[in-house]
Amino acid sequence: MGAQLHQLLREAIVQTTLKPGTALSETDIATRYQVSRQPVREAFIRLAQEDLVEIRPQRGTFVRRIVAANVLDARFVREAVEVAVAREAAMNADAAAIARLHVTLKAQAAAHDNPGFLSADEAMHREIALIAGRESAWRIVDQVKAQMDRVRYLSYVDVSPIDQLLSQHRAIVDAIAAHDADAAEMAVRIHMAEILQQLPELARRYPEMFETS
Amino acid sequence: MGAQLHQLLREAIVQTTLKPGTALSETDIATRYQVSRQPVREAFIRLAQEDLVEIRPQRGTFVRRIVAANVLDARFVREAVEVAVAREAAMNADAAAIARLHVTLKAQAAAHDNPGFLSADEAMHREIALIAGRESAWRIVDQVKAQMDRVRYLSYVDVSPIDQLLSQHRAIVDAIAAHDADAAEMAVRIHMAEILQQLPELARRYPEMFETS
DNA sequence: GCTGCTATACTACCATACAAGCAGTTATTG
DNA sequence: CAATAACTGCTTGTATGGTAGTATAGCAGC
Repeated sequence: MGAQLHQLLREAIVQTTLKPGTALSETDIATRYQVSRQPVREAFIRLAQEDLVEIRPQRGTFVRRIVAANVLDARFVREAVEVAVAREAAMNADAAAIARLHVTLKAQAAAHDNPGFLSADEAMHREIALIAGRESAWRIVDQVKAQMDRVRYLSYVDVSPIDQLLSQHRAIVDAIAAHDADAAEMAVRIHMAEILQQLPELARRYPEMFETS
Repeated sequence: MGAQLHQLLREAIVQTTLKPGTALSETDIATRYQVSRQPVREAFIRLAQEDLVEIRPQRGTFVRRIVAANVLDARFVREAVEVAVAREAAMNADAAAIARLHVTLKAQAAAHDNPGFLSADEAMHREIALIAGRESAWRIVDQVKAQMDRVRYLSYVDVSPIDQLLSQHRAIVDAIAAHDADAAEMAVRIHMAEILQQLPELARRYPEMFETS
């Protein structure tokens, strides 16, 4: 149950269903999900290690506010890793792998609603990491990604231009299919720059969700 | 107490004081450190999330064996991130920063025993990340590094040539001091390739510490 | 001698009770 | 009236008992 709770809460936080700054009480969550405090507590510990909540002893547990510097660092790490991953994928990709990538592209084009697109998005990036043979490297990206995704879910109603993201994805896949590592690197870097444009605007619009420090 | 326990056990595992494959019992650790089982359990959860132990429900908790693929992926991630960090550090470094790097170099040269060198090593890499203004990016590297450090501690008795590592460090610092990003990148890549040479030899020598899968 | 069952001794997991600390409010006192 | 002290309601932290599952050693039966 503890692991499931962690998964549930994690999703809720990343999707900003649980808004940054919200107080999470162990007993509250426990009664809500009909379990004791212990599994909840353990879920909190996991979330704290992912920097999604902050446990302040004897005071409370709070959904971490978004810290712009952390989001930028997450982006930085993700760019570095995904660039390297894409280069390796470009070297390794065989016909079957390229076919799988095209499938995820189709799925993205089909799912025009935002939540669907985001999961297809995630699936594609993950697939690229698997093609590169870097499964456990993807676990790191996935962890870091959470900080960025919270921002994306803030903006998903209005800002993000899906067509643009989709064409960026196409560029990445094309480069990998052409076994062109340099082109893949460039395509990933362009793609990773996307969030940089949204962040300042969002910090201005939702100040209560950001850490002012 | 839970957090302290986590720190203690983490160190013991990374330094292979607790050998890969060892069974860790909640009650054992609890009685040994004079606490109840709960804090121990919470420490285990943290360690599991860092992939340092494996909790098998109703069976036991075990120090994870070293998986060569995971070490290689950790190295891969670390190289990607530290290359990017070093490039930024080369851009940002001012006189004071360069002076701090020289201090850590001196500390490394002074501490000729292995444990001392490793902590000075860590301090230098951390300092570079701070100079680059990527503090939270370093947290990721630090986490990933644990998988590599376990291997380094296996080899610290005999294999690792400290003088060689030190000269590699000097190359990195020189490149940063010269504000030469390309040189910094090259120096870091060379440095990160070091562990690649040790890994196969160690897997052969200590097979019981490695996962055969 | 070999196979299969059973008792037992472990394990992690969950629930519950108690302890300790912080904060805001209320009562008390100078 | 003001300042302070105690009180009350919250929080996380820790300890402990009971549960369910697994692995193993030993015995029974073939």
